[in-house]
Amino acid sequence: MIDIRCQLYLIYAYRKVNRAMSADVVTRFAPSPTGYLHIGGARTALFNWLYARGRGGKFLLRIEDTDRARSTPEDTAAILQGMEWLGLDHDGEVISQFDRADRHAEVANEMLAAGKAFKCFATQDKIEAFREAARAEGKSTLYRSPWRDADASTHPDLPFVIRVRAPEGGVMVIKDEVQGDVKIGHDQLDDMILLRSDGTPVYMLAVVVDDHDMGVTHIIRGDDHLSNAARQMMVYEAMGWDVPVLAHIPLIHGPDGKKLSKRHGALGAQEYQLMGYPAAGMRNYLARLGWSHGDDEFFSDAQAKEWFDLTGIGKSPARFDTKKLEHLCGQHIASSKNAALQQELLDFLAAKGSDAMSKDRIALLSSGLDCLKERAKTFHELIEKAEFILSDRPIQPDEKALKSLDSVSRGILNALTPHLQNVSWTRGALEAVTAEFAEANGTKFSKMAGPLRAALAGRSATPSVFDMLLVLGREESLGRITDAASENG
RNA sequence: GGCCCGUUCGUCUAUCGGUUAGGACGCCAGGUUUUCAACCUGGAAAGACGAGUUCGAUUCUCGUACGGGCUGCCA
Repeated sequence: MIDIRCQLYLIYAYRKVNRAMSADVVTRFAPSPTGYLHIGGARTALFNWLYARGRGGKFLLRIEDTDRARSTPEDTAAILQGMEWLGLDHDGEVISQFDRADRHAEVANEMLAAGKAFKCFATQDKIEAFREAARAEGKSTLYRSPWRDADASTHPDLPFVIRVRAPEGGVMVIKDEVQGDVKIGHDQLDDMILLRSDGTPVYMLAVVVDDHDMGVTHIIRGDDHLSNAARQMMVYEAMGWDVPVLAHIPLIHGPDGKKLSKRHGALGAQEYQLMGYPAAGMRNYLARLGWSHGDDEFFSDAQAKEWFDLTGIGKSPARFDTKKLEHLCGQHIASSKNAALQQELLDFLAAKGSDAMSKDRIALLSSGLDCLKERAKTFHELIEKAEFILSDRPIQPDEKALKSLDSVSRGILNALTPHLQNVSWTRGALEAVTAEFAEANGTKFSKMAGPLRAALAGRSATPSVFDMLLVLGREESLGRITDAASENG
């Protein structure tokens, strides 16, 4: 007897603990496939991902494709690709909202049967005329259908939509973790359409049904949905469903403070990838945009997951700042492990459509990473600075480099060559032999650095001369120096 | 038009009634240096405006201005 009681209690306690650990947090990202994954959407996805991942919960992905005219498979693919690049992995299958149309209709009909919704036979022309008139008079354009209380016996045999019966009197309170309690009068709510005249569901119904069916516990989305939340609340109330925790986050604005739009340039996640920003830097920057954890600026994914919370989200819109993004990206590149960095670099090159590199070249690049990664803010810059590794002999010097290869300099390079032939190829030895050579020839290393840079890289701005010598090795280095020294200027 | 939300250095933000209003990016000056970066030190730089509450407001309330969102058989 006691045993059974104990067991029951243990089960009870276990469930309680489980709940306390919020093991059942479920968030979702629900973009509509009517364009690429823009930066605002990416941040919304990131917030949901961080919240779930930081709590051992689930992060779901749903494509809101109920608008057949505007939804395209290409856009869905672009969104998926963007998420993949950003490393925002979701749990379970990608859910298509369109595929669930029957279930949405089922709910609408349930509401109809319960008297929470009604059939409306008003034509679109009539409604438009009503709105036109209301606008002209400066009155509210909210539509309350004359059919909301009509008896079924008076229903004509005509096409109809199903509308929700908006409540009268009183106020709707949206409890929002970011915005606080937002009160909206019931008189601000219209008899919104649930099912179109062709029987297809409308977004406002579909989100609520899907979020409920998917067990979503926390809705984190753009605050452009804040007003919509009040309307969606009508469905929750009609169905007697629990309302998830709501968090409406401010939108991201462009550098000019205006709403982010195509005017502001490349905005798809893909574009940022192509510009060479590492995904980790992007995540860090985006997380920090509109959310803060004290003075922490540069942090890892693990820290972000641990720290991220709804209470740290600000209420005002943030502007996108490329400079700070770059700074953070530079930090992430510099602190990357070489192996991971190399892979990301190759992925970047592949995304750009560059030709695949040979194994030897990749190995060379990999050995150059230590001296390269601390000087690049983007992969683009890193590749740029790695040019000395990626070029083949004979090196074509650019204009500036050519200037440091005058006859005097070529003479110096010529004279230096034998000294490099037998020296042991280590930084210490190389530094010593060049210093000796400089002194013996009455010059300074700083005078020799330019010509050496030009010979080794064909450029005037490069990594350290010694770094390049070490990465390239004796044979290649001497080859390049000989090339440059013997060239006819 | 109606309803809702927002407003701290140029930008992202800290502050949860009492601070010389802190940090970061960027900018400027200096340092280091083998070029470019990186790095180090220092500096300039903010509470939209107006009332009210209070012994005391960046912080609470109201108004104004400005910005944003919603107001679709779009999502």
